[in-house]
Amino acid sequence: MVEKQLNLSKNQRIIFDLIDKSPEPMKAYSILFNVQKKGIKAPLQVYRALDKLVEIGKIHKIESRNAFIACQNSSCQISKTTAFSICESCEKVTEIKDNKLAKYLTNFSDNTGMNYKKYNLEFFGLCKKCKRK
Amino acid sequence: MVEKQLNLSKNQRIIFDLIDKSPEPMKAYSILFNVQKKGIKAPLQVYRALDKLVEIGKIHKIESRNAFIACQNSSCQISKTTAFSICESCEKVTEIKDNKLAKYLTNFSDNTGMNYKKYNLEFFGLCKKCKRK
DNA sequence: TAACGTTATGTAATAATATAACATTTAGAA
DNA sequence: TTCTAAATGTTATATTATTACATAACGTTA
Repeated sequence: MVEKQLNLSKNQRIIFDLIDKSPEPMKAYSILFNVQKKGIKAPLQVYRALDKLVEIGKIHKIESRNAFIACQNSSCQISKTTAFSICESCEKVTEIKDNKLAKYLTNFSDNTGMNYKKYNLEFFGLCKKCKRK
Repeated sequence: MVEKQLNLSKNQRIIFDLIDKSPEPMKAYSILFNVQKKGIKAPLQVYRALDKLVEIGKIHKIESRNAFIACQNSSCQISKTTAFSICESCEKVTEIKDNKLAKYLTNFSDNTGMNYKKYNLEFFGLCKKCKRK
């Protein structure tokens, strides 16, 4: 398996590294703030890098939070099928890697007989830590 | 089964009726534009009604589109478990009502053994019409 | 290496989505 | 009827995202 990280552009690299280091999903303007010292000054520069990183599957957008996390799936190429668990208390987000779930959803066909190659699933609840409180 | 539609407030009723009549998901500011003649003048009035309508399950938010549709499930009360199919060409959105799917997801437990009472699933693809083109 | 097309970058302006804060009114329950 | 919770009205502002246009870097292939 070849990790094709080499060909990220300068801005893409900077922004990916930041997101990848973050323990929690990052929002676009928080990213912007954090990379200003590296010369990335405008929202559009951030959004362009984010778009590309999402497109190539290096990061995912958490739609319900308008935030971005690095793909946790090291073998993830172009990931069109995503699932996350989101803690409604501490906002911790974890990518769910579950082959059975993925298979189930990929094979799912609705009442019109239609299938989907792409989906996004967000589960909500309390993480173990928050449950204990 | 009692339809409890009676106790929507004035603004909630106006906005729900508009969304319910719309063949496609509606965005907040498009809603605002459409209800200005009825005296709803400010974004906040719209967002407050939307929040409430989502809370009581009369409408759902399509997170990937920042848009709202009326719940298609007539028996839907407080719907915390939602699934949609979204056409990436014409943007048609359909609520998926599939007991097996709902059961599968409600019973799903991740590798930490955690379950979730709430989820949102968005499938993407081409609807039958768009596929033909 | 020169010329070309594609991808990425820089910059300014602005559009689109959503919330904070505060005052007032309405609807229901006690 | 009095009290409380929910809803409304209004202004201002915060947050998220895109349009438009100019320039630069990269990779191919002739």
